[in-house]
Amino acid sequence: WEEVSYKRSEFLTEAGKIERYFYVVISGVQAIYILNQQGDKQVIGFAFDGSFSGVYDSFLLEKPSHYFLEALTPSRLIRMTKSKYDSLFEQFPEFDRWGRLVHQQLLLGRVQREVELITLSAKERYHLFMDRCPEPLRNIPQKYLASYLNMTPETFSRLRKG
Amino acid sequence: WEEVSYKRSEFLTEAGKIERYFYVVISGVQAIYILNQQGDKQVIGFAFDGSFSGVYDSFLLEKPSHYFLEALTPSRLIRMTKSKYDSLFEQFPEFDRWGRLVHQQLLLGRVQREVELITLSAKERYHLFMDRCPEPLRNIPQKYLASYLNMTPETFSRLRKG
DNA sequence: CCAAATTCTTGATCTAGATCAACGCCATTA
DNA sequence: TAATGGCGTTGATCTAGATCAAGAATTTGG
Repeated sequence: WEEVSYKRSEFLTEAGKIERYFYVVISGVQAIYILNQQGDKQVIGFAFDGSFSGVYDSFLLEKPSHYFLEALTPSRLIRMTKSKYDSLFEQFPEFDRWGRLVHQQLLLGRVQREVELITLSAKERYHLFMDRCPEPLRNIPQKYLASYLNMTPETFSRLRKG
Repeated sequence: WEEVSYKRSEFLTEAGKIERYFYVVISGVQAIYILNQQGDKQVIGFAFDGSFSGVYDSFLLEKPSHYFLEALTPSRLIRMTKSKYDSLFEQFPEFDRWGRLVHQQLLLGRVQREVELITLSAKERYHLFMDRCPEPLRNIPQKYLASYLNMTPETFSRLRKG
């Protein structure tokens, strides 16, 4: 593991580049997003203390991604290259068990989010999210939360009120 | 493995029940969906020849699910109980490698779909889907495709025209 | 092969949430 | 501490796609 730091609004990865690392967050918050056709950020997810970080599809497939990974607050992370990651599984096959279960969890979480995005109204998504909003996300600009919930900052602001 | 058959519009699993099986489809098409607050079907995914089937979160967590799994065409599948599934990994740890990679793929696929759902217009989703629509899905009622693409059958029909 | 039930289509209308615009308020850096 | 640029709020307006309705076409089970 190698330790790295990023300042607020620095990029860990940008669209068009290949993600070379798998990260674990020590402190700070990062957002993964893509730019849509109109050029504004569409947040897909966040990473913060204790969670994994990195542009995962690009890392695994070793292909350029469409994602940006940006530090929203000053961040410290540890990271590992793809070859280290691969050799981990080669050398210690018992890690596959862990990998299987972790991916299982991530999969179920993503399906959960998908269901919430397509079945709930903006208001419902807002309340559901705010009820279980992790502490580190309470201090980032609201526009990122709005984007993650697939609504505009204006809508988010209005829901906040009423 | 045990072989089972379902007629058109029979349920493999219903909301409120625990999914006891992990399936592989021999032939036929199934849809996984939930009923939203207004009581209409929200299709989350399809299974067909060669793919896995089953309500996966319920199966893994052994908890009642909110999903329905319905045969859209007469279907033949093979299935395995949770205890068989578990013992497979216990007895043959080399399956964990396979499991890890399969879950990885499923995860990337789900994220891909999520991105498409939130960044593309109905028209774009329609065309993207139709361009790569797997053969078995060409013969199921369009309303299921519409729902999967998160639009009404009316919208789907209009896009089909123009 | 026919009757009943689904599914598909088409048009008219409606609405949640987006977009546009303008202003006030913090925060950051010099 | 002043200036500057992002952020949040609020109001007015707009629009993609939903909803409602009703007829036509297709399935399908008996």
